[in-house]
Amino acid sequence: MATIKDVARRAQVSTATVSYVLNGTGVVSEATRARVLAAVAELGYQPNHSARALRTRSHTIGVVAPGIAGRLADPGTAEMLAGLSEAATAAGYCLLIAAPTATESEEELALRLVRSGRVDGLVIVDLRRDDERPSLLAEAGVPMIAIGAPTPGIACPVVGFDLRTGAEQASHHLIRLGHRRIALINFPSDLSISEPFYTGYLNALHAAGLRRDAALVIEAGSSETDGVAAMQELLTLRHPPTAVLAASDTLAFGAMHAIRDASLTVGVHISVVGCDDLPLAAHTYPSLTTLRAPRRELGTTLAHHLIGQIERRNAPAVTLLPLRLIIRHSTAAPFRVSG
Amino acid sequence: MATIKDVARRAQVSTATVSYVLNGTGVVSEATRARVLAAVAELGYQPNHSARALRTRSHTIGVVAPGIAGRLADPGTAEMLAGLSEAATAAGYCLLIAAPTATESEEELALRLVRSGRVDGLVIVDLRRDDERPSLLAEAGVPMIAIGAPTPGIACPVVGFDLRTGAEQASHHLIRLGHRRIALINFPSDLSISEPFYTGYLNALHAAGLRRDAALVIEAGSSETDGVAAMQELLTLRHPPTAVLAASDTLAFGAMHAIRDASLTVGVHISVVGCDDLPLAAHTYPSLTTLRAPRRELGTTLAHHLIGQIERRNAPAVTLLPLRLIIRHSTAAPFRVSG
DNA sequence: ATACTCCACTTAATCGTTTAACTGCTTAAT
DNA sequence: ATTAAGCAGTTAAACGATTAAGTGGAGTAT
Repeated sequence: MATIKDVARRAQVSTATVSYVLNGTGVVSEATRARVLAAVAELGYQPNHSARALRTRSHTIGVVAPGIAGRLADPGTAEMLAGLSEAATAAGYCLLIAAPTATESEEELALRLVRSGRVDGLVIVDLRRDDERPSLLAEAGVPMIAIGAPTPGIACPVVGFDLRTGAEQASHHLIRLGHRRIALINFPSDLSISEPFYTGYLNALHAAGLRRDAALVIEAGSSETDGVAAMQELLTLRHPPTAVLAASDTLAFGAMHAIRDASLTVGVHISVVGCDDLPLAAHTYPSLTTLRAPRRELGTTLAHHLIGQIERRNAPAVTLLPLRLIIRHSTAAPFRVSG
Repeated sequence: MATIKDVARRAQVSTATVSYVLNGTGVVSEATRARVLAAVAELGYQPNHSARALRTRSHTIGVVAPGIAGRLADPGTAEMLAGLSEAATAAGYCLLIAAPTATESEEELALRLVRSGRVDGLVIVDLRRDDERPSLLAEAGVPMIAIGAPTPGIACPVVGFDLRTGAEQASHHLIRLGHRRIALINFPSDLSISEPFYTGYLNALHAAGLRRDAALVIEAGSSETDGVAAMQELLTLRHPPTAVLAASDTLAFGAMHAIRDASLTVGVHISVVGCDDLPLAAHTYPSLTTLRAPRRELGTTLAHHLIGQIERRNAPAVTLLPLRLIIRHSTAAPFRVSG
């Protein structure tokens, strides 16, 4: 592989001049610049990344997700990664994906990436309510940005969706259809995003003068199976809900499944609303009313904010991207046995 | 950040000794080793990755997918990446994800990553029938491995699924149910994987003494919309098929959608088989009979083969992972109008 | 004529590792 | 007694860039 020395020799200049030409730093005459660029082209020269990184920055963004093995497989995460990768590459950065293993926890891994200078910044996936990652990484002085909701006590720039407004909108949609007993299948409360979603749901109930029923609020996991279990629990109630708001499409799919298994019909006996708008939401039967989350935009926003922090050391504010309610066939007016 | 010099000073040895201890190369007394390790722990020292990579290897695997932005969002790809990332990390490697941009094609990007020493090896996603990437990269002398099917004329180690046997099995399942007019919605023929899938389908027809009908074989894209279009085309035939084999679950979902839109019932009027077994295949209505592809295992196999190539310079053979037919409710005996 | 400023470069130090080659010292073999 | 081998280190030269400081010559102001 050609090095900067080979280029310098061929262009009859010093390596410094080559570097100045390539980086646009320093003053170089037009003739010399042309000779250098010709030599670069002829040799197919590419600056060695390690050597450059040793003097400057790694130009790499790290992504370490909690059990990324699982999260990576999540279609939402994938879409976000696509946006992140796209925006990062456009800005001259690469994405480094590392998975925690049996011998190295997520936190250790993140710290190792930072300490070894492998990454210039980190994306914290799924910020938790009392997450130790931001403070751990802050000690190392590395730029970072979290995905989730702003959380009291955690000083870390955050990008996420406006779940509060979204949940409010979705709940309002159900209320307007005539529902009075609306259940919430939420993420576990240790995730930062569970709180705003709950708040939005409550706000809508209050605005409509409805009383909150604790039995109708379920804290679930994030898999489809968790959605099934949550819905089954709701169906055993003496007064089951006539509508369900789920914090993700995946949970909603689980709920739909459980409803069908109980010989009830989604969109007739029980309305269901999800959140994400996964490609499949439009193609389940019935199709799912859901809050569309701009996951790709989430990725690009993360990249821009993080790179801004790395290069200009400016701390970005909290950014919440808006959700949009997509009304399909899983929601309808409540079912009445007679009349 | 602590460097090897800081550690050496604290342990009262030379930097060489520190390096020998940390890498397990060279002979060091037990006492000295202990002092060095203590110093490492006290300083929280992590070797600088760029400096190390400058002398040795980058310990990084690159993934550049064709329009990875799109592919990354594919649930199958995501699952594969999870496996890849897991196995790579366990072997001390990281995953670098880069996306081609408007100004830099996939091939240019891959070559840049290699020439700049940023990656030790590359995963070629979705090998095409006359793919130029392997020969381009072979010139650069970089280890690589492709995802897809072995293809004549392309000298590149490959890991993929045994689509021929899989398609054969799936077709056989439909034939055994009594179907005689079985359609194939295949990937575009420029993908390496389309050929074995087609071959498997043909083999099964031949084995059952059925004649192949060219009108029943459709070359589609890979999105759900492509599946819809393909199925609509099949439904306009004078003798539409009674069963459809799709090369992916996503195509199958599209086909199911088109069938429903034509007021027919999947699993009654027309049987559908997919390939992948995405999480949602079990939860569509009706649930989808499909070939389960071990995508996570695909990722780990890729990692092992590629790292073997990087570290031991041994060229792995072609590896095909077996598919397993999961029978659900989208397939049944052909519908008979009378009797 | 002298001093100063530009210009367009070059020189050489530096980043933090790895590793071949060397250095004393002790012990074993001839 | 001499040579050889082994041990446990150290020294210093890479690896391939970046960049502060230096250089020599032309042009300009005093």
